[in-house]
Amino acid sequence: MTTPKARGYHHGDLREALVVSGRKLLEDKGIRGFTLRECARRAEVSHAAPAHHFASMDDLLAELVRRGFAELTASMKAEADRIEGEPAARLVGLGVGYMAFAAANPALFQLMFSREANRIESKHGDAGADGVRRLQAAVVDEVLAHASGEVRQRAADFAWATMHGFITLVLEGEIGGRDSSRALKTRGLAALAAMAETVVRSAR
Amino acid sequence: MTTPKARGYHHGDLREALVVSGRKLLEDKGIRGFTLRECARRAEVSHAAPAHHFASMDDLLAELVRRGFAELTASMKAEADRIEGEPAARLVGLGVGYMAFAAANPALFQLMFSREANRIESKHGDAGADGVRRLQAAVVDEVLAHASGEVRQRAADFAWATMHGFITLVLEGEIGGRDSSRALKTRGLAALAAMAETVVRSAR
DNA sequence: TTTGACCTCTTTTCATCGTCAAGATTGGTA
DNA sequence: TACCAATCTTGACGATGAAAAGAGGTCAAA
Repeated sequence: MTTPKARGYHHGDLREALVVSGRKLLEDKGIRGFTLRECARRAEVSHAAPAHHFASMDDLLAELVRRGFAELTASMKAEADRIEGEPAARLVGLGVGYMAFAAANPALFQLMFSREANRIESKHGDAGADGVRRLQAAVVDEVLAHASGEVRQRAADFAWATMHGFITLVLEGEIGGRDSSRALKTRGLAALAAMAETVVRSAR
Repeated sequence: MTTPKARGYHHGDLREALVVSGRKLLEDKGIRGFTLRECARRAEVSHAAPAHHFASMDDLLAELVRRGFAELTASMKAEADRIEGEPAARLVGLGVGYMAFAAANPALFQLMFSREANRIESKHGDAGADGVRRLQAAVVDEVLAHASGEVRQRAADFAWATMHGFITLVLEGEIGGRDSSRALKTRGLAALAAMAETVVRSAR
C-alpha cells in the first residue's frame, strides 16, 4: 500500500497496481470503456509505463482473464468443499460458487467467456477454463460413477450449460429484472436444484 | 445493388448499407474491432457520412442488436411452428431455432446478450429480448398448463438458461472444442431433450 | 421553370487512444 | 565508485469518434 506521494521515480509494484486498477476499470466502464491510458492514470503513472510490464493491452486483459479463471475455480471449489453429503449437493455447490463469482465480477466474467477472450488467449495459447471443466467433470463423475462416458459427458454439458446460462441471463437483466437479490438467489438455487436432479436422473 | 461507380454524390440507401456492412464487420473483427470508419469505408463513403443516419457508433450497434432480436425470435418461431405434436417437442424446437441463429451470427449474438448491449439500449429504452421471453413463456405454459405461476416461471428460467448456456459455451469453444459440427448438433439436441424432459417432469 | 429550403455527403479539425522510440532516473552489482 | 539494466517519462505517429462547416443534390411551392 504505497500512499500517493510515497513513491519516487519508480513505482515499486506497478505490474500489480495495473492489474488492480485494470480490474476496477473493467467493472466500472465495461470492456469497451477499458483503456490502457486510464489504467496508467489510476496507477498514477505515465501513459507509456505499462508497456514495460505488459506488451499490449491484450496482454493485460489476458492476465485479468487468467486470474479470473483461477478465482472462479477457487470459488467453485470452496462452495463445493463445504458440503459433505451427497455428490449431487456438491454439484449444486459448484453452481453456487460459479454464480457468486460471476455476480461479484460481472464484466470480468463476461470477458472470460467472450469471443474476445479467445482472440486474446490464442496468442498466449492458454485455455483458462480447463480448471472449471475438470472440477465439474470430477463431481459429475461422482454422481454418475457407473454411467457410460457419453452419459457423463452429456451430464457435464448439461450442468455447465444450466449454471452458465442462468447467471449470464441474470447479469444481462433478462432473468429477474426487478427481483430483489434475495428472490433472485432463490430462483438461481431452484435452477441448480433442477439441474442436479436431471443429472442424477440421467444415471438410469 | 449499386455498383461502386453507379452512384453520384448521394448514396441512395446509406443507412441500410451501413447496417449490412456493420453486421459483416462485427462478425469479421468482433466487437473490439468494430469501427465506424471501417463501416463507412466498406460502404464506400466518407468517414463522417454515417453521422447523418446514426447519431453515434452505439446508435448503429443498437440497430444491429434490434434486428438481431427480431431475427432470433423469427428463427425460434419458425423451428417451433414446423412441429405439430407435443408442446414439449415445440420447446425443443425453440431451442433449435435459438441455437441456429446464434451459430450463424456468433458475434452479434454475444453482443445482444452482453453488458454493452444494456449500456447501449438503456439510452434508447428498448428491451429487445422481450419477444424471446414471451415466445418461450407461451410454449412453457402449454407444457405446464395446469401448474402454478411459480412453477411455470421456474421452468421458463430453466429452459432459457439451458439453451442459452449451451450455445454460449459452444461459441466460446468450451463445449465440443474439437467436435465435428455434426457431433456438436447431437450434443446440443441431447441437452435440449434433457431440458424438455425436466420441464415436463416439473408438472407433477 | 425557377427558386429556395432541406437532406445527404465531404472536408477539416480536435481530443483521445495504442504503440513505438528516445531520453531521464534509479537501484543493484561488480 | 562506476557502470548497467530495469523502470519510468516525454514526445511522436497513425487511427479513431465526434463536431463543425461547406459543397452537392433533391424536391416542392411559387
